[in-house]
Amino acid sequence: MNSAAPRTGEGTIGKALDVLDLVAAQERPVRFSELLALSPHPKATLYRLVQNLTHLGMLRYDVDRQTYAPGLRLVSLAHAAWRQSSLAPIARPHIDSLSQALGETVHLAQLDGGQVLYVDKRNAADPIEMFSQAGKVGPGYCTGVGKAMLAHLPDEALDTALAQQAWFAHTAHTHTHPGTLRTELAEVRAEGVAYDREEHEPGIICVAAPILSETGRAIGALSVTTSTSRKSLDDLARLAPHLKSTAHDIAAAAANWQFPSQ
Amino acid sequence: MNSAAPRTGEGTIGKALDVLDLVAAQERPVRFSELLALSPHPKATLYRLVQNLTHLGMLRYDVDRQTYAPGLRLVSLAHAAWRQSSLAPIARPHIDSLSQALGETVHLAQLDGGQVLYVDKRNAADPIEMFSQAGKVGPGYCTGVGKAMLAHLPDEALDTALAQQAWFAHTAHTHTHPGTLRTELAEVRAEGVAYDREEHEPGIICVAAPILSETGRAIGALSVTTSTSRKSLDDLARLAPHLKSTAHDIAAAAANWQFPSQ
DNA sequence: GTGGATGTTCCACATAGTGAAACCGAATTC
DNA sequence: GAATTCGGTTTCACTATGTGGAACATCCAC
Repeated sequence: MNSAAPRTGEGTIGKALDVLDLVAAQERPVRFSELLALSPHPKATLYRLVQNLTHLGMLRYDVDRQTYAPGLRLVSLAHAAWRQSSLAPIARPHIDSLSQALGETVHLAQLDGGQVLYVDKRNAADPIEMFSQAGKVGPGYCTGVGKAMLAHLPDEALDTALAQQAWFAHTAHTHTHPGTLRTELAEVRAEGVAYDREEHEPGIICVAAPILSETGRAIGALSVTTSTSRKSLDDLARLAPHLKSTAHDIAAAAANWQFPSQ
Repeated sequence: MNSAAPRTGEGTIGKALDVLDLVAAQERPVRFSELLALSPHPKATLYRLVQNLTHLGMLRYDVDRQTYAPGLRLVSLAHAAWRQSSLAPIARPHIDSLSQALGETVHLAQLDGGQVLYVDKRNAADPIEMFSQAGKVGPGYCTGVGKAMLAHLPDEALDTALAQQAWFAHTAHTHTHPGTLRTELAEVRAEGVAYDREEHEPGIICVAAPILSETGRAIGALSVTTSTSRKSLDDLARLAPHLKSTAHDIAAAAANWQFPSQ
């Protein structure tokens, strides 16, 4: 059960983007027939779609291997997107000093279609490799940053966001139902920080604070991530104030240099 | 004189991408009317296009300011593209140690539609920067990496690539004609490295070496960039062997873990 | 050879996108 | 406070564009 296409819209453009997503989702170059199997479109349609995308530089075709991979044109487009639509450029100095001060990995994320999109990451001195990198997406319902942002969503938006979650039990601690998550979100809202208690990856915990706009909307979140072998949840709780104040600083910086409401 | 749309293809998808490019090209959120002025499409058409893209998450609409900016969905797509289609993941350790050894800034670039696309950068001072610089595009005809790659292009591909250049005289040293560049490219091919002799920015010079596949095709290039105030061209020439050997190492690494021909 | 995979092309059909023009509403001007 | 302008949005007849079933072409493997 792949997480149903939530954004799949009508129109040719939507179909084209679905194909792009599909290619990107496989973590390696794919053959036409693989795509065909995964795609709802008939052969000829998919063929033209893929061919168009290739000519447009959005896909790269390897003649020898007969495989398709996401094209580099995307990278240059994303550059613009990252600079304009992400908090990263504004937040960078702040997360830099935060990670410096704490000696732990700091993530900056934003909500995109109910999913968490990591837009920047500052690695601690010794890089423990884990699931995350700028551009990577993660689930909203079982990550610290995800919950921090969901907690500050207007009711209606929260409903749609929750409907977009996979509710897959990554670990024994994962919320698998909107109900239980909702009650935690109330807590998060009250406390101002969210915790990931090994809900996504075993052994990985984090504290996250939302970055709130003047109107109280979450425009992003940042988190300090660590492993249970290094720190306990109580340790993280002690970092919360520091985290909150950094989040506040970023919010202020974002407000100054004009920023979107959603 | 914006550098004419070289890749502008037919089809609805092409149009949609043109719009994306347009939005990305402005370095700030744009209003509908601005786009309208820049776009060849009639009002209604552009409107639907923009609206579709917004619903698909490729553009972000700011209700208050009534402006459009590239959407974050691009960032996640690009992440996949960067990991699969760029040399960056493979080359990172090599450019790391190169920049470490030389204490200078190292760039990794690939050719995309005649333009140079920087896919990674290792700054002497600061550590990891993802899209901050990666994703940026530059001209092919007046950068070190550009010339290094152009020099190893098959004839036909070179012709089309040269046709896509702007030939704008950024400085007094810039090639403004295919002819003079072609003779330099022969030199570059013979020597194995290309120099940027303040052709793009005054005071900025670099040495670049192509990363060649087994078939002799340039799959990328890397460069050491510095300023005339820090180093001379002769200094850079002394770094060339080191640069070449790193380029060779990367090529080998790329060949091992299978890689595209073009 | 025959069978069964691939990837590519054809073509009648209608869906999906087009764009001139009308419409709306807010900010300006008279 | 009616009239004008200027953004942005909607309508609708038209047809260009994309659709997809099916036939075709290759390339193996047996």
